Amino acid sequence: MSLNMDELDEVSQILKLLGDKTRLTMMKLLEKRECCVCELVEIFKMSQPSVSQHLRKLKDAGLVKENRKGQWIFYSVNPNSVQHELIQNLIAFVPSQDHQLEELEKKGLRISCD
Amino acid sequence: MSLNMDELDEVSQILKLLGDKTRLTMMKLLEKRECCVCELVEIFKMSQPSVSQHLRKLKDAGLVKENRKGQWIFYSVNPNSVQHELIQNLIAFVPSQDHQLEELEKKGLRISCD
DNA sequence: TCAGTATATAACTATACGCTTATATGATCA
DNA sequence: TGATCATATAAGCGTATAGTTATATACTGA
Repeated sequence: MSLNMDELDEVSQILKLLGDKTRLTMMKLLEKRECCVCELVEIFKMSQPSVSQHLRKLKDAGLVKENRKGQWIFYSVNPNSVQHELIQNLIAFVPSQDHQLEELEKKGLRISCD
Repeated sequence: MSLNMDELDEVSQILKLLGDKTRLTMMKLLEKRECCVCELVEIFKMSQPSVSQHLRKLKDAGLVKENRKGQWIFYSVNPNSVQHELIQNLIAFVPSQDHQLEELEKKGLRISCD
């Protein structure tokens, strides 16, 4: 998120970013647990570059953070973003996406580094 | 707002609509008090068709309602919209636009039908 | 160091969006 | 009824956006 933004710009930029169904769902997922790109590709049935580009927008705005573990990069909601309270508020209105994560597990496609 | 929309569609559509700075500001204003198109034209320094088109989008989604008074049509936030709680939540994060209304008064451009 | 896997970036395309100008519709009032 | 004011709609334009395929970068492990 740019430094010289007033609050109105901040809020509208966040809403614009999350006005996309894919990114909104991503945030709901990444609030629950961190995911790597390949997991999100599987969940969204979407090309890997497309997923990467969405993540980059979210990251550029400070909404998610990345955490490399070996060859994977795990993304999760950044709890230190500006307007984090707004974001949490929004996400609370998004239907749970837990079934997506459960299906990943079922297919044995969940990446774990523990 | 279309009838066969799931909750995720509803939420993302609202965020997309309010991801525009003009419409977001409009909602903040129209929550405070109803305004007619010509007042909004003055406030936003924008062409009348542009303002009308923004209002139509908000109205098509059920976010605002209209109220004709003589030759004017006054718009205000619709308290019976789907996801109204979400909308109120969002608007609470938008900086106050009261100064806009005060300036209208000062310029003698406020339309009153009482 | 090389092959394989994960992710990012570049380039392109089709569509959506916001704005403008021009015009149509609708209400008021003499 | 005709002039005027308020609002809506139509058409067109420039730009932004989300997706694709192709390619580059980066890490892992033999």
